[in-house]
Amino acid sequence: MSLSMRDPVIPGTSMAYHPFLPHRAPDFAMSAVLGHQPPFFPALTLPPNGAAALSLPGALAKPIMDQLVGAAETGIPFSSLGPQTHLRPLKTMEPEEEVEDDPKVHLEAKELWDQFHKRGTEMVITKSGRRMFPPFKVRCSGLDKKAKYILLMDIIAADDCRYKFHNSRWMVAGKADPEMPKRMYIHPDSPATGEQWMSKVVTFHKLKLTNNISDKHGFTLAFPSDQATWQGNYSFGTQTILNSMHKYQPRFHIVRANDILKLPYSTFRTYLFPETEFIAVTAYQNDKITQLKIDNNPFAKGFRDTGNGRREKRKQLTLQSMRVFDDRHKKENGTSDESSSEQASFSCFAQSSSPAVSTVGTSNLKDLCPSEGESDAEAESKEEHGPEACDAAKITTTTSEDPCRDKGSPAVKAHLFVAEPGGRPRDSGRLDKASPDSRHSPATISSSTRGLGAEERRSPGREGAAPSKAEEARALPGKEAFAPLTVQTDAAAAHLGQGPLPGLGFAPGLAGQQFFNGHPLFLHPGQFAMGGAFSSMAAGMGPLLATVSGASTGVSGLDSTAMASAAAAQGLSGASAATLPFHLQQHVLASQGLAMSPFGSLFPYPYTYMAAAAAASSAAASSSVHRHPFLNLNTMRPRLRYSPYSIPVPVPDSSSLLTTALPSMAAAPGPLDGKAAALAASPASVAVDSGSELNSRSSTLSSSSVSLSPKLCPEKEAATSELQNIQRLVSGLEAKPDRSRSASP
DNA sequence: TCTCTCACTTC
DNA sequence: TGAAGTGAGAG
Repeated sequence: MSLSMRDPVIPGTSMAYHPFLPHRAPDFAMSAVLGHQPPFFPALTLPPNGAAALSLPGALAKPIMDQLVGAAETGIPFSSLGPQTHLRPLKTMEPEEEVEDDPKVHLEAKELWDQFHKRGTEMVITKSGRRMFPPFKVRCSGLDKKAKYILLMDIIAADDCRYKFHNSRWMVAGKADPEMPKRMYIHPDSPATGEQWMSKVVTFHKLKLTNNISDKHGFTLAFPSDQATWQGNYSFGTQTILNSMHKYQPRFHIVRANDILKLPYSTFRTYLFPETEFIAVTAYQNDKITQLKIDNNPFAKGFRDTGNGRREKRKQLTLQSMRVFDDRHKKENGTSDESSSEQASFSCFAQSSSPAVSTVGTSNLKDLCPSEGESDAEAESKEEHGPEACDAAKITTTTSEDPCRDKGSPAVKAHLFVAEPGGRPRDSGRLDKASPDSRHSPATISSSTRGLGAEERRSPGREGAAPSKAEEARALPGKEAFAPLTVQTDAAAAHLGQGPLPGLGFAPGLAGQQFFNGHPLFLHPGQFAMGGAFSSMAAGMGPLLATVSGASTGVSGLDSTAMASAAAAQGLSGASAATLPFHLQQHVLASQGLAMSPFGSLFPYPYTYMAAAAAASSAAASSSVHRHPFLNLNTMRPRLRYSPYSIPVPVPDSSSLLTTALPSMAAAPGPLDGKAAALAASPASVAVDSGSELNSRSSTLSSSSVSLSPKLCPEKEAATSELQNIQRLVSGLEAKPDRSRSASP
């Protein structure tokens, strides 16, 4: 009954790229193709208590939530907006005419990031949430000044490994733990016009990292199930849940849409900056990183050597005691030991910036780090020889047993990839479609760092050229392998994933689960200006609001069965489950998903977007390749845009809502096919220059959605109209935006 | 490894 | 002024 089995636009595609799947970041080498990487797409998880959001600025973001709140306040329980409830799409939700834009993004404070990256960036995660430092900031250009955009950020696992800091370096310590529910963070100023975004540095410093799985700083919303391209739950939040000792890669997304509800139908342009990868820790492991943080983070000023902070005092005390000690033993030992516990630099990360891999992106730690079995001496030697030595070592150590290493270094992966001649149609499709678009290619992204942010400016490259006193005193001579970062060319630095992230095909069953386990969307608190509204909303939205308790709830609620079926439905046939990437398999096996029940066509949108989305997903399709999809990124077309929400997934039979909500879908296993032809010629499909196969699939997808088009539901239109009116009222009362906060250069 | 408290900082 | 963001360090 579901579209499932036959429908998948691209076999395995939606599964592989579904945003909510616990997918991993592609290797840097492939990151250039990030465009194919699906952003997690959202599943909104409403915070149990919206109060916290009330004080947030982000007036611009308010409209987004207002829309949701407005709907909730209309008194029309979303849960009642089933198939029988006819809503008319809000005018503002209608897709805008596509206007050419050529988004370019460049990472701010790149030098600072490079400094951290060379040493193996560590980000502390705490139960209450810790901010990232350096803060993730980007500058955008090439946007359509008039058009509105929603900017988002999420953090994905960089690989399938768990790490440990051993002998002054990060080493693979085994397979990664199950991924935490992911969320996507929406910049509080979203949506804003291109002009507004381009006029300032976009900063995501409010996003917090936590290891608290029961974190409540998120909320999930379920979207209508009758939307072929987007169904299920979307998680948003202000905190992202990470696993300690795991490596992550932040991603930045630009979505041309004027409200959050359009996200499912919009194209995601994804940008990945390898130098921003980091390992989550509950306590700093590498003293070098600690020192860098202290030297650059204003809030850690108290720990700096200079000044009269606690650190200074403590240091003085320590020195005093040490002097006494030294005086007592100096005569005996002859010299004092300068080498302290200060660890050597992080060769692994440093290597990732090595020239060898910079052209295609940085390598992963797993590729660079010596395996556990490697002798310490060897490791030391590498460090002493700097990056070059590391690179060499890296190349020669690709055969380790490490779970992560077997994936190979970028070079290795590339090799494997190439060696797979057309082995995978899906891959080829994506690759083919990934024709180079200089405009969007990483290379086109300006690598220059505009200058450090206020925080970074305080003491930016302090360590690069002149190590701090503390470092000098503590560092082991010759251990630091800070080779000059070779750079990340912009190309390497900003892997643009132009395309959007495929993946988001929210199929009811699949979608719901994926969202929970995968990547929910994070909404900035500012966007939750609904206070108690959320509660009522939650209560009234019913199915729409799948979860209110946070990601954990969502996760637990998922049904693995649904997942499996969804996977099957997704056309994994093209790629057997056995070929699924680690995270996928893991997900399939361990997922607990609850098929969120989508309900009627609450927000019927034109499906022209969907075709693109489908194409995107198809491009990203091959799950087996998702990790290195980018080898051919260079060939990707710039203009190629993918919608994150690729495939409409069949709704599990178990979902009563679904059945009612998706009459056409449920009834027809293959109604899509029939409509596919018609859609094939749609603008959307045309927009996607990917292979014909992809297009056709996309078309198919689109067709399905077409069949579900709201146009046919006058009642829904009326209901929507009412919601719209409420929204207008709410909007009219909006406070002036306070947008300076988050985007100050 | 992780959690919590502390002194210190920014805003 | 006080909320919130820091790493240190004890447990």
